[in-house]
Amino acid sequence: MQEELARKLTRKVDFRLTRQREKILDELIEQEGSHLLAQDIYDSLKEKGFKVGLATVYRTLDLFEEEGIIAKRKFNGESAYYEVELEDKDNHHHLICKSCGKVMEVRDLLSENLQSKLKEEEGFEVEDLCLQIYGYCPDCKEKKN
Amino acid sequence: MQEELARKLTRKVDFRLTRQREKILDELIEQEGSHLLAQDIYDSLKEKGFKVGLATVYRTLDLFEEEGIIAKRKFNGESAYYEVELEDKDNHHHLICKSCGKVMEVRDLLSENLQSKLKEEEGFEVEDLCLQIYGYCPDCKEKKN
DNA sequence: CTACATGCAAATCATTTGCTTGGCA
DNA sequence: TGCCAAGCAAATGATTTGCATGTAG
Repeated sequence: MQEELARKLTRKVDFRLTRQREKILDELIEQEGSHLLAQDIYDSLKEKGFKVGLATVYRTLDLFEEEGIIAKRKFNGESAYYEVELEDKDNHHHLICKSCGKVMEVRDLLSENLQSKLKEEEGFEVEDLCLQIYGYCPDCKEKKN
Repeated sequence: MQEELARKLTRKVDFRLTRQREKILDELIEQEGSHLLAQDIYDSLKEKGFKVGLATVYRTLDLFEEEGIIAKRKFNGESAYYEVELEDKDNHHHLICKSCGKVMEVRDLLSENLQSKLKEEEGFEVEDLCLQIYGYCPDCKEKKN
């Protein structure tokens, strides 16, 4: 389990580092770069022989999100995907394939001064942003033709 | 009810223009600029003395979305918001206040060649995109200080 | 010890679906 | 008159919550 994240995790007062929280974090780090459902983490841990309650997974992920350790994203459907959010938070975006559901990542689509521009022009203070682009990935585009 | 939209609506073969569809469309047009829940439309129509099934509202909104007449957006929570999508589809974005939930609209935050850039560099064919920016609106920012 | 965390099962809540009946074209 | 659409109620499925018990600090 990564040191820095562990520190972040224990930073908060009355925040206890339990076995399940540790395991869930490990899982998130191990699968860095993927977009995981709460259910995926639950399944993955069960497979490794570590049984957690699904409710605990949800509670823990919410906690991590509040702490800014991970990001919660909703793409097409109902369910939420979680991913570790190491840095470069605001300039990392998602290309979502409408055919196969694959999620690709891209960076630096937004101008760097977006934040200050919105502050000046709209008086809006940006905290977080989320650019999702729907369309067809190379594989599926091919199949369409 | 607007002519152009009516034409779009009836364009599709075997697409029937029923009283409820008409009413729902009227409602969407009347409240252009707002972001409506299915429930809002249901309530609003009921208030006007026109009773529809909520399921019908959902079915109709989905249909309108498929036809490209309206856009379906999910902001923070669970529920989906719908809005008429007259033009300028891809360069119209949302500033969502994390405190009061208000949604402001802004335009032209993205470079015009985004689409061709993604096609060239990633092989990804863009169909639709959605930029959501979370933070604090002028009113709430003030209150914070 | 004591407050916070977990597990389980039951509750929620938006949205969807099955099925019967209604009404456009 | 044939077929799609509407209405209602029941089903779904992700997420949340209540409560009794476990456990980190």
